[in-house]
Amino acid sequence: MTYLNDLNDQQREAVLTSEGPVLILAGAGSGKTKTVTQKIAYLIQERGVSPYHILAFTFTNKAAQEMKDRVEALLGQSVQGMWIGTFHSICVRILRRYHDCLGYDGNFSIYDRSDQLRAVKETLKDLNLSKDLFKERSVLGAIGTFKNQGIGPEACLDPTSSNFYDEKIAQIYKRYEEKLKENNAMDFDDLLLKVVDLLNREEDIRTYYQFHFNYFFVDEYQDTNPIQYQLIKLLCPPKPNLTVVGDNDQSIYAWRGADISNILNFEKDFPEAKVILLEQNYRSSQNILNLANKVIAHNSNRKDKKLWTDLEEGKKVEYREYSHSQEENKDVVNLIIQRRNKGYAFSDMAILYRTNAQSRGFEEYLMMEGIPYKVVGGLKFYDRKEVKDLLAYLSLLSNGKDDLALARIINTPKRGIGEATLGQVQAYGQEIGQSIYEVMEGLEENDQLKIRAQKKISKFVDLIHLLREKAKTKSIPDLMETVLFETGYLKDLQEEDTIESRNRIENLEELVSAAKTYEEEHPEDSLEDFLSSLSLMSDVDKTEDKEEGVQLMTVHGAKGLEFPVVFLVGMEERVFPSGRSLDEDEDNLEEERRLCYVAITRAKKELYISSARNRVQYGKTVANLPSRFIDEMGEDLERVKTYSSYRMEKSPSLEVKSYPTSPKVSLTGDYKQKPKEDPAYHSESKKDIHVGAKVRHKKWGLGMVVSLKDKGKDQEVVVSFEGKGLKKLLLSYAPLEVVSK
DNA sequence: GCCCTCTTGTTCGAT
DNA sequence: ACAAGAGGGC
Repeated sequence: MTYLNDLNDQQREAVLTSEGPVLILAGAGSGKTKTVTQKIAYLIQERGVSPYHILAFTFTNKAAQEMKDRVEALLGQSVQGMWIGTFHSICVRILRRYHDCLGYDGNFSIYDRSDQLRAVKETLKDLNLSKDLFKERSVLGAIGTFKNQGIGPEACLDPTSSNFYDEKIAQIYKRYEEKLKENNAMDFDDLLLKVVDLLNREEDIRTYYQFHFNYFFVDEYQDTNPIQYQLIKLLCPPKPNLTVVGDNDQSIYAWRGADISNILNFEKDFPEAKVILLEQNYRSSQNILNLANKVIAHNSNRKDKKLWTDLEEGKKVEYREYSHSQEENKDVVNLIIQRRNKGYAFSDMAILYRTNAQSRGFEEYLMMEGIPYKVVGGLKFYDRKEVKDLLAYLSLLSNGKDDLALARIINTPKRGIGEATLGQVQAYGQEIGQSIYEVMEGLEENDQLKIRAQKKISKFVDLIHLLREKAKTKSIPDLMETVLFETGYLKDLQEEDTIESRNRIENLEELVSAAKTYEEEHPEDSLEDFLSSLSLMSDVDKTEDKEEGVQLMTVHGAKGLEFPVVFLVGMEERVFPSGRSLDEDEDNLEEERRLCYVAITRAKKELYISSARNRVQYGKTVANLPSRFIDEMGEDLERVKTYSSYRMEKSPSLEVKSYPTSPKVSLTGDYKQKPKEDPAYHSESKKDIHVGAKVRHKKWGLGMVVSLKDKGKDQEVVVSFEGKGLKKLLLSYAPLEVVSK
């Protein structure tokens, strides 16, 4: 194997240690993927291992694809049959095969976060719990935490120290699980949980897989959670040929249950484990690495590890402080143009930020300059209403028990079947153990349930029947078009004929063509396969890399990627590190610091860091100090004066006030105007309004003013009307006249 | 049941 | 700033 010569000593050792457990502690840019792919190629070519017996977990589908491609390139042959994918997609594969043992149908739906929130919401309604007391998000967070640790609804309550809230959470968890089961649906966590459950319970299946797979790989091991760890343990025989790769300094998913002790305890879990350290970095210049090392050294809970490189020192990392985020937006775009003129392609550059909402300002200026760019994640295509609607139709066609999907589209387009009707049917279905759609199907022959909208429901059932028939013969993209046509969905949008509706039609067309592409690539796959692969795609998976353009993404999204030029923006206290991490404990801050380390180590040649004193957030301007991470970088940072930093030095207090806070750019050219106040409403008599005054309202008749208070430019007046009760009105708009003082 | 308007929460990150 | 949800009128 001549290619082994490309490897350094540690990498080669990792490749050649083919038997037994191996932990590869791989620093950022240390050739981790290269090592793993060479190891797989080595196993197949030199050790005669069949790809069928290799199981590899990656973090994204894209990473899986890349690994597969690289192995094939090394071998010059296809490695079809190798099990490589994310934890979730591999679990789906197992579940589609053994769903029977879990009491699920093979066409189960997969619920994403927004589906989960809807399910929690319904659960709260079922249990009659106030959603002021039980916030959907925190309930879901609690359930997720249990699931990530493999704790079921029965086990989640500690009987010795439970309180009202914990008991209710346990109840909600239980009902939520039942609901998903009734809908023949699983959420993301379930995909792992159910497989663990299956393997725990069914010895045959466990033994089958333990014998089937001989070599195991886990990428990004520092980000595995307890349930993933259990899964690995269950699939592996006692002395596994298990190679895990990770970097404890890049653990950035504690918030979704990742347990850093998985990597720290690997040697304890597998006593014969060999640990190999990859510290030589092939990606970044020395200056960039120094900065990364310096920042991460401030963390206490870590294994010391220092990246070094043979590469040149490179350009110093630059830091710019702006007075306002808009200025940052603009200047970064200027820098991008400069870099481009120096010979970098736009696609060589990336803007990395802490939160998705920060992309907007950069997009505006990029667009203005006509620079191609791509936003990874954020406002997601697959989260758009019309996309979710069409997919909900497909889910319902595939899985008739999916009440959530049905509820989404039963009245879209309008069919005159509203909430009341739906509630009736659902309640009845609950009683007799049927899904909403099943009840609807049998409604005409049903004497017990009388529903006013029965005719409308029958029409809907006929429609679904028709579509199901078509689904049998048509390809997925054809089926989509049929759904859009037969339901009248497309017609409604066409008739609406607004900028928005045209946009929605375009999105639907894009979805149809995505289905076409999928079908070409996976000609054998069913509708269920298509739907699940859509739900399991990560943001990075969804972006095609062939297009040219500046990449915009969160630091989380940039994990595992690299760019010649990186702009790390918004380095401010309460932005990065995030406000919430500062309000909580030290562990959170350390995770933010690791995140910062990840961001820095994405850069190969040039890194530009920036912060803004003032930033528009939630629609208003807030002031923040530069991030503590900037201080921690110290001398290694070259502080470049900006126009505003120069001004700030001179008169910092003035500057904050003088910068215009109103957005000056509008890309559509349609500047929003505040509605002008109509002077006609300011009749003379209104000036006499005071608490206690008798007034007459056009609609409500006579009443008395109870209170009066300023609200912006307007005044809010509360009037008690005879027989009608209290009404809150805005003085300038309400058709009121004073009857007597 | 539908539509309009006002309120509320979002923005920490994501399979 | 913006979207989704709630609430009330029709």
